[in-house]
Amino acid sequence: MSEKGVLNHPFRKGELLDLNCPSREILQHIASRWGILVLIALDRETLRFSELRKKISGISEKMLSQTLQTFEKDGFIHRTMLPVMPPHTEYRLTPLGLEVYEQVIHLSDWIELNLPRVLNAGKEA
Amino acid sequence: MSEKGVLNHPFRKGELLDLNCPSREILQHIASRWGILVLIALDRETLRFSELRKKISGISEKMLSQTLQTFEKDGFIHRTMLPVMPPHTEYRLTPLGLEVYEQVIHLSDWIELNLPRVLNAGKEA
DNA sequence: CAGTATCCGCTTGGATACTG
DNA sequence: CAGTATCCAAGCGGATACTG
Repeated sequence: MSEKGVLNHPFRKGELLDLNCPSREILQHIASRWGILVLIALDRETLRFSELRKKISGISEKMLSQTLQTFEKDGFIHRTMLPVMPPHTEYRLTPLGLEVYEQVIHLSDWIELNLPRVLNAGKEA
Repeated sequence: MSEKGVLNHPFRKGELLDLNCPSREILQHIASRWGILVLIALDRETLRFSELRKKISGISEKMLSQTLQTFEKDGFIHRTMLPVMPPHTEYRLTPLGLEVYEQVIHLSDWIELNLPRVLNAGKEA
């Protein structure tokens, strides 16, 4: 996925910095308190609500539900409800959501790998 | 330096999903309301406070100041104050900050490029 | 110009109760 | 199990006024 074009910015850049750019809203959804963690948790897996809650430690039912709904509306997550009792609901990334995942995983991996450097830089500053 | 073994498990995923992982805090800083936009705005440029405010349309003085201070502590941004009147202060990315920039620009570019697909997916869902 | 101080509303998130 | 509804406390974020 070495699309050189992206890093060279052949397309229009900086629209995100414009207050009225609709990309801002999508960025907000992804870079919300739990957005990136939900995307990472669904890494090519199909998970149920309770499994997601366990995997993303610290998230409340309310915020998980809210984040999942937002992503479902954005088309990043597919929700499958099985009409059984007790209820069984599954969540997985859509192809579009997988693309988003592939972008945010760069950031997530960088943070985990470079945390010592960041903490050290923080001390020096 | 083998306290948490972060460096020893470069491909381990999911530590971010742990409530007590210190990476969570750094992620919060970056994926805060204005974090990514500030990083993008400083794209290899040296800018003053007022220039940043103009470039990142919609940001308040308070949040710009707060975001800059957080990133300075994290070692992502370098601040240079010139002792002149009126005050002159410059901000630029540190080498560490540039690395973070290179991760988030993936996400930013993807959103701007694929916004039509996202908006369309939203309608269908 | 480069911020800080202040006030205020919205969001976040926990706890709990309830439904299908 | 998979949520929704409600209340409440705390913190985040925004607008404005003010200072060196």
